[in-house]
Amino acid sequence: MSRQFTSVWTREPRSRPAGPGRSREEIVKAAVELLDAEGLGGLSMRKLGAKLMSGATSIYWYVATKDDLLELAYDEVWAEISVPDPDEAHWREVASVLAHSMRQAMLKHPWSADLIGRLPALGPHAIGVSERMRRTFRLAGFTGTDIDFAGATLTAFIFGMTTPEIAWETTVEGVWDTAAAQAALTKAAAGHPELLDAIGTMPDEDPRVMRAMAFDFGLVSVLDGLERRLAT
Amino acid sequence: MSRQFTSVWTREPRSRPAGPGRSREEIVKAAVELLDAEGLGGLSMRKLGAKLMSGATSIYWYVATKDDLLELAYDEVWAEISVPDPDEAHWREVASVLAHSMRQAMLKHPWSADLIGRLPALGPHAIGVSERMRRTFRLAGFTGTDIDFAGATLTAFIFGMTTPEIAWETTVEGVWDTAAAQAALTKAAAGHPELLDAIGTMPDEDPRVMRAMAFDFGLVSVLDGLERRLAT
DNA sequence: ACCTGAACACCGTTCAAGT
DNA sequence: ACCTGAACACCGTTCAAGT
Repeated sequence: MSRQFTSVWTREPRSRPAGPGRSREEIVKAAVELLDAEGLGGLSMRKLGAKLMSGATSIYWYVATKDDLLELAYDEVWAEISVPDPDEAHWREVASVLAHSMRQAMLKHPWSADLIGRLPALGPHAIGVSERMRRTFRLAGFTGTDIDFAGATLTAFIFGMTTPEIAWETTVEGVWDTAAAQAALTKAAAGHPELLDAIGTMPDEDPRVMRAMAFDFGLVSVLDGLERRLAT
Repeated sequence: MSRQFTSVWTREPRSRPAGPGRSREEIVKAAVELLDAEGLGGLSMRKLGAKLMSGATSIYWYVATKDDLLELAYDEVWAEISVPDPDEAHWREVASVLAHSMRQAMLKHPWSADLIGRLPALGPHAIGVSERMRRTFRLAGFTGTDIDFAGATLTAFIFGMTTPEIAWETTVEGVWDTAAAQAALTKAAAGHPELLDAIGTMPDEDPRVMRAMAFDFGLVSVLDGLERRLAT
């Protein structure tokens, strides 16, 4: 109840002068590569040490805990999210570009889906995105807490929509026999007419395209819904 | 690429006749209790064994892997989600009750936030909810893939909104000095006028109430947005 | 200032052996 | 049919010791 709030971003990094040793940037870069290649479960201090050709425990000189390292890597994902200048573009345009950009960043770094919404996002890049998003909704005409509510609604949608996409890509499409997965689904749907109909009438499109369509459908809905709030 | 798709729900449980030993239900019940009390990280086969007063490895007689156990526990969360009969209520009412009910189930079992959208939801209770949700959106007037898109949009919102709520409750409010957390946030917001304004004008309400308001704001927006799709 | 290896207290899972 | 303990290959982290 009274433990101190703590995050990489609230503590000073240990080494002020950059000596001859490694650097935080170097370590974070290697961590992101490992995460991209092997996922969240694939990152261990021992493996990361090996990749950096050092002892596993050397990393603890630069970073207090593995969680700190994850917070650092996490903010790199936010760095890839582009948000148009809210003072230059219409709010729907800003929100739409932000949404697609965030989805792409997540798809590129699947492990981020396990972190978004769970880790404090206090890194400079995450903060930068929040700042622009808030300004966007203020300029759109929202006031008071509605500014934050609108932002929370948008990010909830993006995050909530993209996470299952990633789960599907990294499990079913990634490693499993798709036909067998289909069969399992059909079996689970037995006795449920709606689900059987859904499976039966599923269009023969590229599933990636279908997912993009679903995302766009949802995004337009969310933006329309927010616009509706503005009218009343 | 060709590994067999696999899930607890696609394999036969080992023991057909219920002998004198433990049962799956008993084990899953104990697992849920442990998860509720200690979170996802608090569940280990050894601890669960101790709770059941048996060797840790005895559990493997009833359950193939820990992941299987999690799938089983996961479906118990879906069991707590109530969905009104789509043939009796207006679709907005069904969606709204479903949304609030799912949020409550997640808040009650915080560990579920780490599973939703990541684990295949093929258990009978999860399937039951999907079935009703699909029927709801069909009766609302959606057709073809739009039925699924509408459902995906709604669940993305619920899941995406509730996950950060849980993270906040279990970390900042749960274990940390709130004032210090506030200070950390203010520091991170330095130089960002929008965020500083947000912190400064934050109403003095109970944060739980604020979160419920944010959820309702977003839900109404999503439903309005979906209704808009119907009109065109 | 930086790096090391040994050690501690954990994991999930396998398997031969028991009853 | 069910349960056990030992063992294997891992974890994150601490710490005394090195350079």
